[in-house]
Amino acid sequence: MTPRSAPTATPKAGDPAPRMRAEDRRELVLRAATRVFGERGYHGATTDAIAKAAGVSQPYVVRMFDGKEALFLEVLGRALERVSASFRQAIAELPPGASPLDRAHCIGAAYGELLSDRGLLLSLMHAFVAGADPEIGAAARSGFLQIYRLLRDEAGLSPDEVTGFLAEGMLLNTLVGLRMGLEVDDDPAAAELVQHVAPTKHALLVQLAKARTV
Amino acid sequence: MTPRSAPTATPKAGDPAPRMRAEDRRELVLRAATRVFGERGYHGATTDAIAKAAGVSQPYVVRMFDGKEALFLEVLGRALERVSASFRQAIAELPPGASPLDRAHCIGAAYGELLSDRGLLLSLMHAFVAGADPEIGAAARSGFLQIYRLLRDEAGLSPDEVTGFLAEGMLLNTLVGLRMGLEVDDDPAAAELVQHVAPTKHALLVQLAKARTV
DNA sequence: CCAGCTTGTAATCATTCGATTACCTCATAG
DNA sequence: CTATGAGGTAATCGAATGATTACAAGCTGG
Repeated sequence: MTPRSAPTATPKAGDPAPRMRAEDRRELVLRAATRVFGERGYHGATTDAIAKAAGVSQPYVVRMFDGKEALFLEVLGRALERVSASFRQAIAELPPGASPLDRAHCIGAAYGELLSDRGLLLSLMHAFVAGADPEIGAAARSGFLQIYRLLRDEAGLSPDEVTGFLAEGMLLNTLVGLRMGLEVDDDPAAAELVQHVAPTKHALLVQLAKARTV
Repeated sequence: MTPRSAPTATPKAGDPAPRMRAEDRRELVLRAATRVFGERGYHGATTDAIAKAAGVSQPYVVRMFDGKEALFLEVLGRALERVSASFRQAIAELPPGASPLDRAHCIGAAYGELLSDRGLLLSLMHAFVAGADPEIGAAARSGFLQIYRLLRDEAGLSPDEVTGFLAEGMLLNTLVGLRMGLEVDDDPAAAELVQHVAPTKHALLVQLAKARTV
């Protein structure tokens, strides 16, 4: 019955407090929020669930980010930032004479890596269907267009190539959101679908689908 | 200035009651629910908003469908049904010797028509990112796979053709969800994007984006 | 040591929302 | 007429949730 310790991992409930610099704590909460928003969407996620996932109290989450909406906007901004950075890095590492198709393929690989950051792409998807919300919708549109321009101008893809790329990405995101990986063992059509959308990411999609967030 | 009638449209508030057969009322509520769920998602939509949109009282909505979740599942089922029916009709009307690309194009046109049913495709999208929910997720996965099989088996498309078709559809849905039509007047990139994703639906996307639900 | 800022929590509040209950009011059959 | 059942609402409830307030416990420089 050792009532002490367990300081590193899964944060204990109610207990006093592990101390930390505000900036680090902020990062921790943002990561937790990304996961929870990704799982349940903006309205479905509660500040309490986020707080529990981050191992802090609910009021702290609310005060630290000045409310739930501001927190979501911060999560959205971070997610867009990470996608942009990932694309830019892939572009910088492209071989000099790569064809548009090669370029799209390499950037797509970079996008695939983002899948492992649970919640990131799903938080984006939730923002993308929230266009009716004044604040979130505006931020989401702006972010989406920023990605579009990046692909067109910095990656040098034609508008048709960009839309083709984005379309594939949206389908991939949808499969993740659906947890389609849960069906691949039972339904041959699901296995075939996943195989054709993400040939190299089959296992990851299954793993993500089966993961539980807190 | 005929002050009478207008029985079909905007229902009055609080007032006694327009009478109707339960089955018709059910249809009315389902349509309203489709719009509201499409606008705000499952968690964001309230039974009260749906009731107001349908011109009935909130308890009636809840009792008629045995709760909000059952109502959403019904909306989801109807939406999938309509998509399937629309695709099947397009397939039936195909010229005999149509190439896979032609077939996909015709079915895509049918899909485009569904855009005018405000909320239908958006309710689907919201279901597609709700895979973490036990009930909704299962229904959404099943529905998505049903569409996949329809396109593969009844439309005779190859798995790659199907995924290409679905990818385009998901991007189109995302643009609708984003209300990207709001930006086409201010941002050339938005105009270009919409133009390349839905050349023939440009005006409709703008109109949908500016529409207000209730 | 202790003043003061930072990091955090417990307690609690006001709203909102889905659900329940009890009731009202038309239609129509006998 | 009136009994009966279907269509529909007003009133209200309990739980959940985002926010606020007040307070506790560490660090750190003088």
